[in-house]
Amino acid sequence: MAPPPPRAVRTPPTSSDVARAAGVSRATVSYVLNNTKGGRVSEGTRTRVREAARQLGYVPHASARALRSGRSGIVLLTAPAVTVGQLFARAFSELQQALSDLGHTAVLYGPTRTRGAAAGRHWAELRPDAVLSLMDDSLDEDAVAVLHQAGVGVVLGLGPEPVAGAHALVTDEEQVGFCAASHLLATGRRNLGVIVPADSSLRGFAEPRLAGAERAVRAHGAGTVVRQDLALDEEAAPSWARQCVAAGVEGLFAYNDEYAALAVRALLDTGVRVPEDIAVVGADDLLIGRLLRPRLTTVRLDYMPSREIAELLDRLIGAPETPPESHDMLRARLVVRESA
Amino acid sequence: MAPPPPRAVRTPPTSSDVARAAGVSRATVSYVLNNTKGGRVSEGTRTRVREAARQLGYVPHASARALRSGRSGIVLLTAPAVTVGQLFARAFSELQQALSDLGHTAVLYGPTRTRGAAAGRHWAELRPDAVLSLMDDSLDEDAVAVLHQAGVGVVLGLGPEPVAGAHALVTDEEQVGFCAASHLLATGRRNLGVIVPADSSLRGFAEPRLAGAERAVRAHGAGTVVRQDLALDEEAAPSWARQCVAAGVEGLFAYNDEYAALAVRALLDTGVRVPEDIAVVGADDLLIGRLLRPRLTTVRLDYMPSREIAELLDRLIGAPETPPESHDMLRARLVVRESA
DNA sequence: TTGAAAGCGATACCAT
DNA sequence: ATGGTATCGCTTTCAA
Repeated sequence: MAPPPPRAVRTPPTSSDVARAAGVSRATVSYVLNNTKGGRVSEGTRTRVREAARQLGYVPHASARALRSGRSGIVLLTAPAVTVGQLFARAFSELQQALSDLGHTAVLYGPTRTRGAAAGRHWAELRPDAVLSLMDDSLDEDAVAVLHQAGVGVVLGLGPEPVAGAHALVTDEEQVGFCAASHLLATGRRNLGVIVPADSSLRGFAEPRLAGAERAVRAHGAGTVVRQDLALDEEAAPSWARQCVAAGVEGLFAYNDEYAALAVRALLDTGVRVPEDIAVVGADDLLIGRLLRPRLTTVRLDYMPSREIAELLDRLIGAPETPPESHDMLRARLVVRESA
Repeated sequence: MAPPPPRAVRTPPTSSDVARAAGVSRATVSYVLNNTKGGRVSEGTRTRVREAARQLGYVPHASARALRSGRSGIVLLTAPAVTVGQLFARAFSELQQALSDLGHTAVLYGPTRTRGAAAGRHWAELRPDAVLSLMDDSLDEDAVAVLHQAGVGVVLGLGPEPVAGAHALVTDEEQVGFCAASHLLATGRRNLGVIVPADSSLRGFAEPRLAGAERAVRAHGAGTVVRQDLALDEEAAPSWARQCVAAGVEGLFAYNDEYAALAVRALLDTGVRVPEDIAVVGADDLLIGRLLRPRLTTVRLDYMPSREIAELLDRLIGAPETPPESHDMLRARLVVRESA
């Protein structure tokens, strides 16, 4: 039986220790362990070094490496509290994988209490090779400036609006509202309600979706849009539903399928028929939409695959001087089911 | 109008630059910027230094600091692909906040392709002050050994089982199944079905919940448990429902509310009455459970608050020699609604 | 094929 | 009240 593993060790082995154990210099250790091109080191030495490293349980010190080489190898992801969840979850681990396949270390830095320049300062301390902000409105022009000033070469903002000075992956949420409202209008609904989540951290998504619905009405030349604030909360729903009926709403676009589910539930409980009296469209094609009756008509979003995002980052890290560019990263598509 | 922010700068300002600009030494800069106790520096100098730092857009270099001081200030969170989502989401950002309030930098390192010692090596490269693995079975005894060997003083595993050598926050999921099944048995159901998600990454949660149900049956002295594998997928549900009826199931524990929702839906569509013919209990008290009709009876979990976890980590970081201890971190509570 | 040595940026002890 | 300086662990010329 092996002895119990040591508790934390006072002085972890360094490359010098490995060098000593293998009877070579630190330089050689570095060459071997990093597989430096050129095959400058003999096969025998290589094995001796590797064996010594294994024996000692040597793990290179990322900070030291970063300090010396000038590259941390880190891609910093930032996200606001709200984002973490649902679609984001999957996207994050895919991204992580994809970046790791390209030799980068993805690290998620959650919501900071600070924003703008102050947040930028926090991020910059790690000297990442790139910063990718995911729907994080903490990233503004000042933050970008701070990052650049601190030598961070690549800043990519993924969100509804490009940020000055940074590359952008634009999520044009406005399409979603446009798509949903167009469908409602096309099926004869005029008086439209649009649910806007009370949760203010969702505003960045909600406002554009609302704006898209308004654009659809303008484009259609007839109809109205009434904004309806609603909390994702069973208590708030019944009174909302009554008010909705009173307002004479004929078609409802509910921000996403979760809000749509809550809304439909409340509407049904009030005696309204869906879709006969009020047609409802959700968004994001969540599972819940297929479980409810009537099944939710929804707007599905196709995102740019994580691998492509990772490749874009990789390319930019390789050419940090590239002037900021914008790419569209999503496309909305209506999925008609039963609720509208 | 200000000039456009510079694109990435070749040589970011260092503390030497600040020192030069302020006409002091690097040592003084360090004292001022870190608010080193003792008030050893005059007020005038302090302001000059701070002003210079601001002007230059100076941001300290975390790697350099870590290298010199021996503390990275980083608490590394690790999580498997699946975890990221739902409850975890909130927990993560709360933890991040709580740790940040205590002066640590929380960083999430997503799922690695590797596990065990290899994963440990990856984590150890950053020389975090602590590693907190969240439901991540990549953390095993070997990984802990690697981390210790590399000088990482604190390793805390949050999950169903303690890991040898590491501190543990035990999530006893077994309680959930026990609690659910006990309720079903108490209401006269004998022939119990337990849904186990087909998604293998959920196994770590699912198996204990199943085991808990089995224990309840043994404790009750009567009844049977039939394991039912089900994918979270509308297609798979109908045939499952028929088979469930054929098996004569009277009470169903459905892993969580999402699976319960899917199951109830399929059962109702098959003509089964819930709860009259089959009683259903979910878990996790998700929103969807309150939206469905009948409303789902569920098992709610109370987790240890993020702040307490953060405080525990903080304490351990301050006293890395503390021998590994285990804490229970959740308590299950039945919430009776309409489905059982 | 290998080694010596110069830093990367910041901290903290020891002088002054 | 401030400055000089050794040092953290590693990479990378330049010599040998």
